[in-house]
Amino acid sequence: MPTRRDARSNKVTIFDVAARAGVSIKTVSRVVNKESNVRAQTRERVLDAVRALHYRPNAAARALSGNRSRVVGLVYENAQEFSYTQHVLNGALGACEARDYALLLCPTGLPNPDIVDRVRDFAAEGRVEGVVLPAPLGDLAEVRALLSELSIPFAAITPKEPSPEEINISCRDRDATFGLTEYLIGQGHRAIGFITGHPDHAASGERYAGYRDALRDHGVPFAEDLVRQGYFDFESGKRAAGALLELTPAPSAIIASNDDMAAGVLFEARERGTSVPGDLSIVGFDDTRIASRVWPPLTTARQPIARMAETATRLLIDRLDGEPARSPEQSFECELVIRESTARAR
Amino acid sequence: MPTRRDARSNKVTIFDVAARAGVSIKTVSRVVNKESNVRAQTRERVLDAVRALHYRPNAAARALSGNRSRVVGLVYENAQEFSYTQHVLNGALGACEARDYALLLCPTGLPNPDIVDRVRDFAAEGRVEGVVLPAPLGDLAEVRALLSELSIPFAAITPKEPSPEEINISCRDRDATFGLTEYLIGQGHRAIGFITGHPDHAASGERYAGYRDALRDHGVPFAEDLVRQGYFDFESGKRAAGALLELTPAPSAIIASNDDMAAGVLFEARERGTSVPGDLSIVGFDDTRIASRVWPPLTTARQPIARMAETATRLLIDRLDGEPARSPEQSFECELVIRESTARAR
DNA sequence: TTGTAGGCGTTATCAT
DNA sequence: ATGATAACGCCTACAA
Repeated sequence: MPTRRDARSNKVTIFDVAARAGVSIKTVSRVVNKESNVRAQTRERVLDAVRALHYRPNAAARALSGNRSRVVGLVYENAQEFSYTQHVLNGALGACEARDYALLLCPTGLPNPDIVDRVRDFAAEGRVEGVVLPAPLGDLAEVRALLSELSIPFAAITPKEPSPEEINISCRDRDATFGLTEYLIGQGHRAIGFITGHPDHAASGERYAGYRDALRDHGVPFAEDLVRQGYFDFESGKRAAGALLELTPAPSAIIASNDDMAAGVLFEARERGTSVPGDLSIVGFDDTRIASRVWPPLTTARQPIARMAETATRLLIDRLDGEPARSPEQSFECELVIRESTARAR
Repeated sequence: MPTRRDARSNKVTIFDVAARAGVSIKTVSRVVNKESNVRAQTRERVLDAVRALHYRPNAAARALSGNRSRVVGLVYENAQEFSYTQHVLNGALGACEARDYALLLCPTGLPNPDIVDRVRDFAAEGRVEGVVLPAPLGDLAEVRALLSELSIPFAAITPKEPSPEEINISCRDRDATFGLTEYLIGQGHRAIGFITGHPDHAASGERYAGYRDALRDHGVPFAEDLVRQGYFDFESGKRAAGALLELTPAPSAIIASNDDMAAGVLFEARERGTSVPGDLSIVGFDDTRIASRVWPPLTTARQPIARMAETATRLLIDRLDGEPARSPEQSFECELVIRESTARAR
């Protein structure tokens, strides 16, 4: 196997196709790019040649010449847990595939003082035409400012109102935790613990607010002790649960701001011999894979992460392709999923 | 004298740098690419200009001209479970980052009659210089043949001997299941169920072979009934466990060929009220995240997936960069991880 | 409807 | 050690 690709070996260029089809390279270009003004018969001949030669336009040449790389970047936080990112990735890839774009990854650690430099390095090489910023990257004003300065369009996924200027996709986090909390209250729970998400995520505040709203609306007294800081990872959920279960009296239910933490709560309960849902009801958020694989499976709010990422990416590509800005659904509902980790308080 | 160009765009090119430094573009190129034969003083002047102008070489132009895109592709099976791929992704990204390469993704469904076309579409655009093929893609002879035909170097991750020609990374699957089985036998188990992996994965056969080896070496009779087909996903593990637990007598232990399936076994046991590890010991493979998050956490064999992917990618990049082929560790050990899902037979 | 000429920004070749 | 110039493969403009 050659170490480097030989420029002349088996690379089929537009000239080869043109020669075989007996037309000029421009005509081939027209056909390949689905432009009009090509006679059907000519088009067929060109397409035959394309197929026969397995011709694929060279991406670098296209990018250089047309200033269009057909690549979008996904800058994401490479966190402990991959559950959220997994769905984002699939959604973004789905949109890219549908529009014949490629996806380039830029994992970042957070918090990171060099985040702006990192994104600049990623974006300024001209490889990517646009960037998708899932939570919490879309929350970083400096990153948004940088991309604006570089004139690189982006689509963020975070709780925020979309504007005509900026593409933003969100879901109703607040309504969802409101619903979850209300459900628990309806089940007779009064001492409901809450584990917050990472403070750098805008969604964390929203979810907490929904919990507070529900308590207030239903006249359930709020107790500061029942709220613990988490960071969206299993371990932090487990730790927070440990602290909550030390309280006297202990809460009869705990809401974790995502499923990974809820799994940690469940694990902690198991270690302590606390029965779930007998002595403790547990609620998660997201309905990622782990929610239905632990025992008992978790009651949670299903956030359509992949669809959100798919939409964000699609809107971004619309903009890159200069298509008229449609205004589709940009704020998604979450669906309550009741499973066996919750039961009536006793 | 450097040629002057139209400066209408805000993009900084090599000409701008050359003009500012008072040298030719070739000298700028030399400095930027760290070539030798540039006087230290000249180099400094150029670097000053680069910094002053925030010059970034255009990736498309580089790729077109030098035939070097500094991008590797990751073609992977977008399976139900993402546990394996997650680690592959992180490993590959780690290697890319270290060598200043970018990573482009190509998710594929499998089995897929169009897999060759898909890979061709991905590889023939010239975006990627090389390709990483984690299991089971590296098992597909047609894909390997295609890449050879296109003169695109690749690195596979699958049980197979590496050759000087082809880069291949593997781990000792067979030894690992041998060890797991032996451990269970040592714990007094005799009726040990086995759930195979997806038949299209070469690793599945290896793991099964290790199980058979251990039974044979320890004089434990083999029973066909105790072997069930799985597909590496949670559901198939759950189904297989359902069948195994219907047997009379039921096995006292079950080895699943990966953790996702083992989690399915555990779930099925819970649904049936079978106590784990009291009535049933469960063993997984991989030590992915789920193994330590279910209750009880799973005994398993830790496969260093990320390190394997990192190594594969690094060797690939070595080849792309024309570096001498080192022969590092290409077959990795798996480590037995004993957790609470297994206990002495009673 | 089809073709020709001239870049795009970089690296490679071959001078000096 | 440095520079002029020709690719690289495609797209945009403009011709025919």
